[in-house]
Amino acid sequence: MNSNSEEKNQGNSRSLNFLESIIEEDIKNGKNKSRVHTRFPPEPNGYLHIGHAKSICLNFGLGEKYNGKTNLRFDDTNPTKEEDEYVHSIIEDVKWLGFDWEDRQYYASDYFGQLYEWAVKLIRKGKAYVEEQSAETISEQRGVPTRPGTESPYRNRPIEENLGLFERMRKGEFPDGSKVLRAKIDMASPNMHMRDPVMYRILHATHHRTGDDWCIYPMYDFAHGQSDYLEGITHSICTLEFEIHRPLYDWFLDNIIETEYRPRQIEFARLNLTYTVMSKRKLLELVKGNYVNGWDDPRMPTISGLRRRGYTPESIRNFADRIGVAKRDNTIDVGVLEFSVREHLNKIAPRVFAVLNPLKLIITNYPEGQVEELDIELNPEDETMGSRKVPFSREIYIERDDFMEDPPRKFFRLGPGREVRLKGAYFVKCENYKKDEAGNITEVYCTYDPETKSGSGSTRKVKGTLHWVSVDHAIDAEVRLYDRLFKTENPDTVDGEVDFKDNMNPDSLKTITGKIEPGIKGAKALDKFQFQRLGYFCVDPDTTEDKLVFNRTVPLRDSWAKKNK
RNA sequence: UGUCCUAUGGUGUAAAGGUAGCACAUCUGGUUUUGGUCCAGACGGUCUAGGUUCGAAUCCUUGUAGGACAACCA
Repeated sequence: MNSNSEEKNQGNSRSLNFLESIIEEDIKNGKNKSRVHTRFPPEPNGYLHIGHAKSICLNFGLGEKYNGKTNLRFDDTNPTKEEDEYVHSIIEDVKWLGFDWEDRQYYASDYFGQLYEWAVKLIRKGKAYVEEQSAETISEQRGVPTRPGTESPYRNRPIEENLGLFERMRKGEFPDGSKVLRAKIDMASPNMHMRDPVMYRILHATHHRTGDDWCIYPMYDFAHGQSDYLEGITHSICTLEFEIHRPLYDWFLDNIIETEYRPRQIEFARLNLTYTVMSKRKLLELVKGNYVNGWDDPRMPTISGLRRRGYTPESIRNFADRIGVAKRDNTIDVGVLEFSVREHLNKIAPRVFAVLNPLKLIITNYPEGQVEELDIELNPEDETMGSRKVPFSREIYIERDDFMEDPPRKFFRLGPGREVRLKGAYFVKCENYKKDEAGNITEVYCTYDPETKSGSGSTRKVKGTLHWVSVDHAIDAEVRLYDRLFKTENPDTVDGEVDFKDNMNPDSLKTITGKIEPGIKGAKALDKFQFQRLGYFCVDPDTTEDKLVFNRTVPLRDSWAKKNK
């Protein structure tokens, strides 16, 4: 899986991203014995999304590239928000993306015992104290970024007293919120996180793994760096908003450990996508409010949503590689994601005929009752995929958009007197058509030219080629046509009182019934196809034995539609 | 009126003091039994002002702009 880095290093360029530069520098200097060990540390309080995929690809990618390792670690220090369901979904998603953490699946909760001992150690060193004021008071005393805070009256409590109180906190003698353990650092620091941050809080809550063993839980800042340390992590890669936490990350380690080895926190800019919201909170809101049908709704930017939509792990990994990584805020055009999935599906998806908006076409000079089994390639991009048989007969469906009563000259499809090729079959020429009282075209009448059968060597040319499905052989399927969930490029933008949900696209899902060639029978959930000339489609898990359901992953590029916009 | 981070085509991302390149998007043209794919080409960029240097996207200073930080969340 090193092909990407090899590609990058081709020629004489050594194009490294800033993370790789740092790592190579560290390796060169023999830092941490030149080891590289990363980790992906999700909190199990929601489903993973495409932004996490970037982080996963980064962390595991770096591990692979530098012959190191990557751990999966659940950052589960807050029992009130974390659930087992999320742990399972995260495991499934990371695996599906194609990464392997072997036996290195850890939990911050694995370290609760060690963390507790280290907290005691800091108390003994006079670097931590038990606070008894309310959260509100602590917050007030912390000050604001531009003004220093004031010291807590409990700040200089004797060590023995702190030890006793902390012990009793652990034993469950105090109610939630009545006390916290704070690090004694600097109430005047311009960095708010250094103003005696909370290390432990009392939470009489059942933890998804440790049950009721604990009623005090460490805060993120008191857990993350030490967890990294315990796992031998060398490069602890996280997003930009933790930049300001780094001094604290280092402070705890410096005051707890004596070894030369030390993990290093490095921050990168998180992914933003146009027409997409990416915060867990907002995604949760969409799910809970039934704006979408669950975390894996194909319109969601979650990994599970993308999977159900028909994205492949390869396409997501290529996407992550393509967008790069840096420290400046960025918004990627969602078109890049779509390009990535088309790129992969074009190579692997078998082609199939499906008519989504059917118009009946009758070939008047084709014998009634006759059926030809035509042999049609499965993928022009990959001959080894071979071909399939498609039945052809006197009455077929074509796409309504492929016929115009009064077409412009550049319209390469069917119209009165015009001739087109039916892909894999014959040329047909439109002789007539029928309309209902409302003026809708109901049937098109054509004649075919038997000399023009595909593969017969006929040299006649025609400009347009249409896909089609035999009326008698067509299989009905439910087809879910998805469009972007939001109609504005940046749904998060708060113009006045606008809620992000007000920016939702009311037409993000259209469900129709399509006519598909009979060979589609037996398709299994998540099987992917190109509906020729339309787009890439994927079998939805809602499919049953007698009802096929497809999701449109992404339409094909359509320069004709674009020109006519 | 604090600290920290960031600034390269429309959007991303390279160039480690020496030809500003690549991808997506956009536009042309070619091939094509998918108006797809593929191929070829075009358009378009170093935030400002100084300084160092033979030479600055890169180093220094200044300004400007954007972002982060004031949960007992992560």
